[in-house]
Amino acid sequence: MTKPLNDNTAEPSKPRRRSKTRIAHEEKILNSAEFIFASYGYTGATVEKIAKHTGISKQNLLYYFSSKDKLYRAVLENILNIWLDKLNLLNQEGDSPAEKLKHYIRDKLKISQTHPNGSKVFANEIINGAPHIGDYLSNNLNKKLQADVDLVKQWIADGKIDVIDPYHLFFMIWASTQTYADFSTQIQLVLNKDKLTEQDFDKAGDFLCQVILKGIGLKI
Amino acid sequence: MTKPLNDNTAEPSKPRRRSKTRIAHEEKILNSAEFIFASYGYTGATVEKIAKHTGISKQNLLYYFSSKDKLYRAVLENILNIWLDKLNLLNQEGDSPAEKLKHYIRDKLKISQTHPNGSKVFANEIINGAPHIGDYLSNNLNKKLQADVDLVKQWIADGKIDVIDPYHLFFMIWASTQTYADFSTQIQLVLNKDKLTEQDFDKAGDFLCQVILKGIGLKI
DNA sequence: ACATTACCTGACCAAATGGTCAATTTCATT
DNA sequence: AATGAAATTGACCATTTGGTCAGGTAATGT
Repeated sequence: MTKPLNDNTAEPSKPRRRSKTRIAHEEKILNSAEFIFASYGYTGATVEKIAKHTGISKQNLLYYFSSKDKLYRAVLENILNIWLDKLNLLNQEGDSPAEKLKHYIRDKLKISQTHPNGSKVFANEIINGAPHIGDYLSNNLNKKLQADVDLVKQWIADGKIDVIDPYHLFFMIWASTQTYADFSTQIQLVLNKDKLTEQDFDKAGDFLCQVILKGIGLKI
Repeated sequence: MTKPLNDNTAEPSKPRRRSKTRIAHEEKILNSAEFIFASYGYTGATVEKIAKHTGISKQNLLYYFSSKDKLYRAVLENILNIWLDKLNLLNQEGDSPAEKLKHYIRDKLKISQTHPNGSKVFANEIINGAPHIGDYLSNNLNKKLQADVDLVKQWIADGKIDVIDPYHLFFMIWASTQTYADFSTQIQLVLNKDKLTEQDFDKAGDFLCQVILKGIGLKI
């Protein structure tokens, strides 16, 4: 886990202990918020919409999250932690570069599959210039990524893969895995489907592993 | 050119001929709008902000584009036409699959470089479920893409490239080229740069061509 | 049973925002 | 110079929206 994006701790007016109802409600609110923020963007999403989707009143929502901004940050924090926790290529199962990369790609793809809305919120935030989480990202992304880049450089030095730019490799993997969440509308339109199925994601995973691994000079 | 997204023609109250000032102002407004929409999303962008960025008053802007929605559609139409016009793999220069693909990839990347804001607006729109241009996209995307998909299938049948899913190949190319526009914030952060340079894009192009071509079984 | 705390709602407000409209100024054409 | 159209602006408005607050209800621990 990475360090928190906002300090929920220092909430003077909030109850001391997190009760059962509070935990349950916060969970439901966060899910709704993820969906609404993903569908309308930060400004387009209204507290009212999120509350309605959760099944509670606006004021009640504001009782749990004292402002739209705080709620938004909480949503972002959720997805960012998931995203950054899976950032480690190093810690992936397997010994060979091929195995590690395959796991990495499939892990990233899995996030697109299981957290499409969170991914969209994150994408929106980045596209808009990361106005809310710029600092947080600066502090955490590079640090974690460096180890992975070094690993890839080592693979290159050892002649295990072709000479390529590690950074662009990661950009490519991130983009081509996240696209199945962020651009699902477009993909569904092309594939003529209402929803991407388990098989679609498997197929995408197979494709990406095949092409990327072979593309950087690995046997499969 | 693809058919228009909205009919600017049927504007009863608008002047008959497009005067010099009108053309110039519309151009400047569209540019500003692209930037503001890219930075704030549809709802977050305000007519006031766009007007200020253009250097005119809000009411004056509304004289040229009678509503925020119309302006937004005009921006989208611009970028979509650019995007869809470059969609043809078939019409790319060169005879060999390798040559055609290389041009295709570099063309797409060029759009990211020259129209980053348009790309971002488009991305935002798709991420949010394409609420404004869903129909337009349904009508134009698949039709144009089909020819490209058929071509790739032919390459596979002829044994020129590996057996892969053509659709996922395009998803990958689109994602990994557009990411240099849409996620430029993140990329700049990782590369520790204020702005992506010509060299960065060249490097990205080289990388993508190398990995994708080799990845689908083409010699380079 | 009682008090304290958590939870929830109705009424309300100030600011922001998309858009209108009448009036005025600028411009091009004759 | 006159004239009609184009361009621009000031004043204004209705709606939306994030957020407040006082007061009421349900839980919970003692």
